[in-house]
Amino acid sequence: MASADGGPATIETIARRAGVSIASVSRVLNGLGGRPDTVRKVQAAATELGYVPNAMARSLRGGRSGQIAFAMEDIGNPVYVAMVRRIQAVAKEAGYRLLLHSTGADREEELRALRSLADRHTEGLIISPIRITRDHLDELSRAVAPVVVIGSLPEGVRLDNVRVDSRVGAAMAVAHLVGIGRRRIGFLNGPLDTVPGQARYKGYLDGLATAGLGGEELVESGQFQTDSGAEAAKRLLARVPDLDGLFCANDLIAVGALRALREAGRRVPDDVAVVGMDDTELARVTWPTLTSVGLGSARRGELAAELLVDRLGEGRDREPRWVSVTPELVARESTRS
Amino acid sequence: MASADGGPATIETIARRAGVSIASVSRVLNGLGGRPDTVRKVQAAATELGYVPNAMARSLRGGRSGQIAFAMEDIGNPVYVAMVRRIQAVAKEAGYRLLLHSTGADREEELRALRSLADRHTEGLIISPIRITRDHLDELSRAVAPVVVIGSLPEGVRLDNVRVDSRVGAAMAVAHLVGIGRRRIGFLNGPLDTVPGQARYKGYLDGLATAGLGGEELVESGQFQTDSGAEAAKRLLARVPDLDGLFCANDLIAVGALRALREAGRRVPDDVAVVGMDDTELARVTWPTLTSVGLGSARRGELAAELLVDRLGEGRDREPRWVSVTPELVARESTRS
DNA sequence: TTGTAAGCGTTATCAC
DNA sequence: GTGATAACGCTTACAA
Repeated sequence: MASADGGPATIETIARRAGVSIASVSRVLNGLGGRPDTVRKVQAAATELGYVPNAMARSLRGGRSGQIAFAMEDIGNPVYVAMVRRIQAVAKEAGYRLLLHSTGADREEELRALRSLADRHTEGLIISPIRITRDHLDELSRAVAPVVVIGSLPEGVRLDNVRVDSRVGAAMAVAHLVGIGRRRIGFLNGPLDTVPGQARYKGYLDGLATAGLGGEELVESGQFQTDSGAEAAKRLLARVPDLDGLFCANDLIAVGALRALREAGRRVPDDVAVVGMDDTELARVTWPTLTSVGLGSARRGELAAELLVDRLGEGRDREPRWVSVTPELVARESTRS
Repeated sequence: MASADGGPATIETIARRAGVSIASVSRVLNGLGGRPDTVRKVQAAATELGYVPNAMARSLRGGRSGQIAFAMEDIGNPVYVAMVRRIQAVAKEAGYRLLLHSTGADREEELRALRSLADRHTEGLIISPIRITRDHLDELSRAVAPVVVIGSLPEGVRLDNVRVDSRVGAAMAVAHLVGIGRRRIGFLNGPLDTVPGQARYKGYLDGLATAGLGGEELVESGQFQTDSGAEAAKRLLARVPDLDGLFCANDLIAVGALRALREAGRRVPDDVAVVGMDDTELARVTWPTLTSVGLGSARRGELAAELLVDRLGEGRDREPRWVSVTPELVARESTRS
């Protein structure tokens, strides 16, 4: 039962129909009372006309759009689905709608998402960039609306931030492999010029050093993706035939590695034990199931959402807060001796 | 270099700074010319103030927000990542930003997404509902902005629509299993009260009938999800110990079934051959890799986006268009004899 | 309780 | 070319 006459119903249409002023319509529609009679007439008219408030006009006036956004790198990476689920729950709870941007690891797209804060479509943004450039920091510092960053930020950046020490997590992975007797432990990394790529590489070295296995670095780098992981695994196997342990910088890479190992005729975990990172749903789906270092993605999403919601309300002027989450290794078949 | 004084810069701030009128500012900023001198002054002021147009005000006036949305059921289902990728590409090409809603199979959320069209945040919507209720159709018919539905619609609904005959696809799956000599062919379905659940069930029956295998229906239903698939597989195995073929209504279910079969000590494909549906990235990741009936999800996303973009521009008043995509079976290890 | 009117930041239509 | 000014749909003093 949409309005027949030109365009959707506005408060003015309703006002005419109900024989009251637009102010009364606005008040009734916002639950600010009025004479029972008035209320009834307005509500009737609104329903008949199928009225929906024009959110543009509303937020132009009041400054609220009721929307927050999450910008992730790749919608295809399951680590983000855990985050999104929790962010969405918290956002909904607080009365915000969640919009998702998939930036595709495209720096320009990320910057665009940041700048778009200024256009008032969203009141705040959670962003999880894998590279943090000078441009990012500039844009971040001039962002017009609150931003929460998931991921490690350089010292001194005054921004709400949820982090996890994936360097420690990587070292845990190596320690676990050492613990089951592996000595020739390789590492399949993502791009070295990313924040997680750096951290996980250092963690891998830490792990080797702790075990007294330093010296030779059995590392291949690629993208944080399955196919890239498979290729990297092939390269590493060719170079290091006696590999007996393999740490992968995320589960996607690990899945690719499992495929490559199978194709190369290596048994997992008997010949090569494998550890992934992120502990995504994928880890329970592969065969053998994948040991993986969880980085609390659901929890990080939740914390980030809470920080943002808080800053959008009560905590408008509080100091930036940095919270962190602890890595946790989940052992599964791929490292079972 | 954000404006120091209250709030972000507006055209008025710029006007004062440049010593011109707001009309001139607007013209310059929209590339409508002006005296070189004026242009220079305005641009300088805009840059210095870090001006970003207020999209709310702009679309309140002009009615364009430059955004379209895609509402999917579950961000965790990889069938949607293929869709999203293509939709995003087409949208970007046409100058739209893509917003994602994950409705969580929640009917209310879906309806909310539809209604939210009226609030002018998005100019159009692509929606892929798995249930189509009376309420959906009502809401769809009164939608204030263009909607494209991915999925089968009842006859007579006047809406742009991209479909795929998954009934035929399901029959193809059964035929394939029959073709490799399987006779006791089970079916793990999603909820029967969904559109895909219905279609795939009928296709399964078609396939059995064609092969002269009618009579007994070896069917278990659950959700379109991994864990649910694993449980359904267990139930079916308990009931039908001599099962030798298994068709799963989507890849998520199939992944769960593979796990259950492994735990039950059945070899795939030797003891039980398995076929999934949707041909998602998961199918290449499992072991054995999964034969799956592709439903052209990337292509469907692309077509839907093209329909929407067209209707938002040239095709404003054209007749609703129904386009369809053909299922295609991709054979992999899980049915290799 | 209700209505009038100002204002949110734009764009577009006028005169000048 | 440029500058007032109206309009988009809404919320909210303020006045009646």
